[in-house]
Amino acid sequence: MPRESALTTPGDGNGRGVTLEAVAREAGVSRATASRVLNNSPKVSPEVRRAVERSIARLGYVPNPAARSLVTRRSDSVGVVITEPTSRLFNEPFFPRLLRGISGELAARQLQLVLLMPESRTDETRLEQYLLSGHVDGVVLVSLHGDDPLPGDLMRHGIPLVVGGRPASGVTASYVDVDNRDGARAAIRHLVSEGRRRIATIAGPADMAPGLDRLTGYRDGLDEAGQARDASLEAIADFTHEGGQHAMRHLLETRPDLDAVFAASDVMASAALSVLRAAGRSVPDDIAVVGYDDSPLAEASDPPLTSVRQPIEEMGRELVRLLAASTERSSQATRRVLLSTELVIRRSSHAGSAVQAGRDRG
Amino acid sequence: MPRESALTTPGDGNGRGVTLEAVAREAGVSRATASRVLNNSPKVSPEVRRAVERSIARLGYVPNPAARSLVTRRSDSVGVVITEPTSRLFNEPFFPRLLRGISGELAARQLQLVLLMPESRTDETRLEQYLLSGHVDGVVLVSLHGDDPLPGDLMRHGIPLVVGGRPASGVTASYVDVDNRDGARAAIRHLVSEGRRRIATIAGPADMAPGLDRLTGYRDGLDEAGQARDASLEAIADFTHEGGQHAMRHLLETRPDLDAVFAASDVMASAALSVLRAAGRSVPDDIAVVGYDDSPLAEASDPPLTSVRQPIEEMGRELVRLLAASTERSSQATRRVLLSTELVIRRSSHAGSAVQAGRDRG
DNA sequence: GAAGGCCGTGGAAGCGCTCTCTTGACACCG
DNA sequence: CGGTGTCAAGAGAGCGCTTCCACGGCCTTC
Repeated sequence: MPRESALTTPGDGNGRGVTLEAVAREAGVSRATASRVLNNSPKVSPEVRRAVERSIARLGYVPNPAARSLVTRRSDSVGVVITEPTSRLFNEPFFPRLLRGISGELAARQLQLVLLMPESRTDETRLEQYLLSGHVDGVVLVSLHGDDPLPGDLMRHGIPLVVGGRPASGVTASYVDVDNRDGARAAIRHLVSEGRRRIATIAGPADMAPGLDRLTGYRDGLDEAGQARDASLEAIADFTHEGGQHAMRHLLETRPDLDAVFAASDVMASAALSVLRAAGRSVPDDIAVVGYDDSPLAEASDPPLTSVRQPIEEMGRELVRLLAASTERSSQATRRVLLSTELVIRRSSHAGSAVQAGRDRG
Repeated sequence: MPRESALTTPGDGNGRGVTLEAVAREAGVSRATASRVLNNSPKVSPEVRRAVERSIARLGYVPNPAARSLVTRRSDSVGVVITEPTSRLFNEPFFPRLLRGISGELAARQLQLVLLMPESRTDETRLEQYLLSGHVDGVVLVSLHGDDPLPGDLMRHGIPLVVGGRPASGVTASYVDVDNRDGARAAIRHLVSEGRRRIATIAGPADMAPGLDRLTGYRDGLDEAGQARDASLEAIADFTHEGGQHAMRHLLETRPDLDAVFAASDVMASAALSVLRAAGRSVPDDIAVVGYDDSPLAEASDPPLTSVRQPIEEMGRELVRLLAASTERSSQATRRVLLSTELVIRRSSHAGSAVQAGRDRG
């Protein structure tokens, strides 16, 4: 058992090319034992373990992941597939926050994040090949569009899978979603409590789950308060700035008497704000406005927007937890997790006061 | 050479567990030959190649990446390290756009993207271990903070490396950056051509490269136009909304005569907008405002902000190209790429007209 | 005091692939 | 007609690791 070899650079030696064999030799044990230390098997005596650990440090040994993966049949990494259309990707901090959540939880489990953003059909074919080839131990799918064959194919091949955002009906995978319906309901409840009586909504398109759910929540809220619903108070837009402006103008024409607007996104709420200002309506005195997402826009708007904040990071973390659960104990049970939202009240809905946001971003 | 085996599910057979050995047997050739087909070596006769390809399809064979990687000593994946502080991550679509650019270019090269977002010191230690262990063939580092030891360590170990955003002096790695200085200069040139004569700036902190470069560009622009610089026209903020508001109020107090403001970010420009409105100054009639980043905020502001648009996707693509170049021909030469910006003119700086953005996002 | 059990360790197989080296078939040349 | 070059194909080693199995030493137990 050599104490200090002049031939081996201590500490930060390059490590590349140093094999477990070399470590074992240095420590005067067999490769099997060295491997046991690496995988901290309980059946290694303390002295031997220490010796091996010293050799590892001395030689700067780093295990070869390919060799390990070849025999264990695990890759210790998970694929995160983002098929989100560009618009949503770029207009809110949804994407970075989600990735941060996922990344943090994966890191805690010593798993790696392989990011996959297919942009074309060709990409999607390759993607499937990739996921099926054992490159990853599991897959996180973010908001797939309805007819995507991917989840089905993955499940058929027995690859653990979780979906972020409620998947199209027919997909039986586990998923995590934000409680859009309840978020919208809370927004309406707030407007009602502020004394608003003719609450309109700028909704998202009905073929997108969040659009639909938030509209449903809006109606729930009115029912709850005993306010009559009215189709003339509902305008459908497409989550864009222009769509929001158009919808707001339309609402002002058909229902000039409205005293509040709940928009299904901050982008649309902010668009509504500019239309209202141009029309000479004051916010929040004449009309209260509430957005959704609590994006940077909400804070930057004038007046700052009351908005529904979603626990996006938490969604990422929960996705990983769910995936890990289905990997570890190969429980086939599909699970659904619904995360609750939080209403952040700002000036756009709260007459005559300078409300602080109550929480800072980050 | 069996034509059709009843034992093997054709087409979508699970593929897991099917080895190259099995393919070779099915095709009646040796494993070596099958491998040659896989790596399309030229020294395989057309008939044999076809036979092997048929067997691959029939068995649904997918190569085992670990086995391949073990012998080739390549991983065919690159690590993308994001150490960006949360603020910038979340306030602009910088991050998704960059990743999309990187992802697209990697896909074209059949490389995988391993995303690494260390959040703590511990994470960073593990990160380094990971990168040095041969998990990745190269590394893209996004905007590292000055004293990060990572680039040095990576270079010392001979791991190909490129940096996004100008790195701290001392780091000799190749990098891609956006021409912040020129972008700011173009903004000033525009304001001058609009007839503005007392142009102020809300600059970023001097210890951040973009902050510094944009301030320098602002000064360049004034020099170019023969307008005198004046320290009382320069306010330093921290890229936040609050910072922007504060700076704008300060400028209004000390230089009530200013007729234009160039802010180093849309967030700060938007904040300036709300302060100006509260002060009863009209934009753009009294005061023109220009932002930076062309974020969604620019379009949503009222009036919409003229802003400097950066080619973020292109930056991502260029990073990958640079990395690939340094991997393929192991050229040690460090290279610097500076990408040029584009000024998107909107109403906030263009008196008496309803300018269209000229380009849509996405 | 011999038989059995336990526990730490080593030997060795083998994961699925690539690639060097060798072989065999065939054509061409002197 | 033997020698040589060319080219497709096969044999086999080996990448670095995990893990099954066997083994030897020591402590119990009757």
